[in-house]
Amino acid sequence: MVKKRITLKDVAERAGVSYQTVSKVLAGQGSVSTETRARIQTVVRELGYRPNIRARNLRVQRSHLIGYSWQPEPPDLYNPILEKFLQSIIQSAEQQNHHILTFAWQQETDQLEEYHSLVQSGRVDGLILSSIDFNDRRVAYLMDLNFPFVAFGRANPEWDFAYIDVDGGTGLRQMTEYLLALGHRRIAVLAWLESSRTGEDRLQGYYRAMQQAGVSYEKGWIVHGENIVSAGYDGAGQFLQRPPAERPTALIGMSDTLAIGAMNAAHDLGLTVGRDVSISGFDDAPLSQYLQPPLTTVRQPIWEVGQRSIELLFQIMDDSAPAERQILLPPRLIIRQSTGEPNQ
Amino acid sequence: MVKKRITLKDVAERAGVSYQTVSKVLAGQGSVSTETRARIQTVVRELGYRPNIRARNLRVQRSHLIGYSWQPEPPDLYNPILEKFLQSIIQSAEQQNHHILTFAWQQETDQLEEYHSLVQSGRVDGLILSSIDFNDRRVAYLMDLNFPFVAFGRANPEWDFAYIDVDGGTGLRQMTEYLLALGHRRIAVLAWLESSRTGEDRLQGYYRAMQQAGVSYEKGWIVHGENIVSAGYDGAGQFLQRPPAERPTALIGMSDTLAIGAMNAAHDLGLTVGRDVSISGFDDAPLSQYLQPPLTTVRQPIWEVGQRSIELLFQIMDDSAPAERQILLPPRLIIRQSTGEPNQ
DNA sequence: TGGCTGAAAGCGAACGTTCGCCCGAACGTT
DNA sequence: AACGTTCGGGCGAACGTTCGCTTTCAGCCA
Repeated sequence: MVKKRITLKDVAERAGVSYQTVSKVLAGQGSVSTETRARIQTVVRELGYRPNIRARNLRVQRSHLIGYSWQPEPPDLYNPILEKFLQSIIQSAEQQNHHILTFAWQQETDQLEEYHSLVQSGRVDGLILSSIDFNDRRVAYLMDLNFPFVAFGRANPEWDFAYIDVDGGTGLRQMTEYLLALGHRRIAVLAWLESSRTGEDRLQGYYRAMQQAGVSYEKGWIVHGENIVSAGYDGAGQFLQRPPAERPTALIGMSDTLAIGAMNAAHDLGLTVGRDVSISGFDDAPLSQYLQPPLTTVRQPIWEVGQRSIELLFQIMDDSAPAERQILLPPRLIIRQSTGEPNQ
Repeated sequence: MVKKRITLKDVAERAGVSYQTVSKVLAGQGSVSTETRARIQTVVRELGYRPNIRARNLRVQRSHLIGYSWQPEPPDLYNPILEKFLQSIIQSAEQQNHHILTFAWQQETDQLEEYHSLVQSGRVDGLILSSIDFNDRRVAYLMDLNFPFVAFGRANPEWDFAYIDVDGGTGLRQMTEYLLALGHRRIAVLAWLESSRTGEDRLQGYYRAMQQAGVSYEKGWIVHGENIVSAGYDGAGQFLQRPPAERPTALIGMSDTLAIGAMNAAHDLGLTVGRDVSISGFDDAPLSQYLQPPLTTVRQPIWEVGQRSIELLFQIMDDSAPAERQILLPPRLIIRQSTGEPNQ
């Protein structure tokens, strides 16, 4: 049996005051004499009183809870970025005395209905969304309702809502420029599906860098696929089996996951990564620096994305119209040994 | 402005009944005529009524929330096992209409005080704990309070509480037996700190296998360290720099993280993993199969651990005394190319 | 005709807070 | 002496449910 719950009334009775006075003391407001204040505080300690959060939530119409809506990966996959992001918002929220409530969201089954209840039932005070897609229905719905939320990632550019994102276009541009500077001319890309807003955004960086350097590129150097290791393996395989003279000398993966697939393909074809072919990734996943060879990649400031998302959400919930509602953070090029000068 | 909330009373007024009757209809209990029932349901849909969860929580004294207490890693580290575990409990809990509330727990700062409030304030109906240590104060406290919880991992064997764990001893025994069968005799272990209950438990499996095979082993073949890549690197470096005749032919890492460190050390010393030295891990982290060479390891049934933890917790919360309160799941040996017959 | 039964729906209370208002005493001012 | 102010603290209400009890009334039987 869990011990009986101690309420304000229990404390009040023992301290010989009304229970509302106890509430005042605990909230630190209203005028109460120093003696009664002290007396009440002693009793509170003696009894080990803790305010009942459920009752408070009902009364003040807040829950001190923040929802996090994301698309879960299948058990056998993993997404290092989203996992770090979750850690980051959890910790940031806790510093503000809030907690994170996680909500899985299946794009296919599309249970917007559940969203209705989630938001309107008062379970959470605000929402963080990730795995945003271009015409994300959650975003549209929340905007319509004027419910406080912040998205990690951009959607339809015509929509005006609060988001934080990493400027992947700039990241890929830097990577491309770096490879061009090393002397590479035939640079292929292992990209995501064309429906991915983030993916297309990053590709723009590649195009910009190539055009600015006056290097022509073929449509065929971009291969689209899912963000899984095997897609990287297959895509890289296609490129690397061509005759050396027309084979790309560098492969840019749109994620570390794709790059790992590419590294495995190169290895299986007897090519040495970093010498025979340069391979780069995007994310700087925890283990990427320990691969053989260590992976050149673009690091996302994921921890900062999480912190700023929470920060921004609190501003919105407080109604203090934030200065910036759309924040783009720059990523950083991390050069390791999986890239080098072209061999030929 | 968020739109005004619709309550039972709004529905009742429009349907021409008392609000308690509406509640009855929604709960599906009590006797209400078919006509009024239908009429109420129409109004509910028209108005888009959603019950206020905060009020319900107060009334029924439950929150439909489950707390998850774990020790966060520093931002630059990562623990693939715990991350999958979290995913798993989130999904399992959602299937039962509950959500997970995450609580960071710093062992050092030891704010048990916060635990008091967490539990006694009625924020959560039950708790899942991970990162358990031998004399875990959370466990002691919750047992004393008789609050429903399930731990992922074991603590002081004298304590009787509900836990789920993976039988790491058996895992390491299988691994050791497999290496012995390949012909290895000098088998070293990269272990965790001696204060780790889980670590010592796994080591027992190694001892058992070696003794049973009648193979003598030296105390010095076990090196203890933190669960980070560099500890694996350093530990392996010590072993592999010895003269070939007395150098271990196989290295067992107590985690994939340590094994990756060891693989890097071997590489830097010019040794080929799987031929010159066998290296194995523990966990089967998502990327381990894509390392060069792919890592032989012990797979933890982590998804199942999560599911069963939630299942067990619900049984405890329902007071239906569960058949088994202590569950040990067997891990599985995954053989890949980082291990092979000894070279000499 | 009187009384019993059961279905349908209403009513009051409670969950444990917070918040605004009111009241009385003490004190100071004109 | 009458009046205003301030301080300490009490009181009632409300947040939106659920739950159990009571009331009403129609139907039926003796």
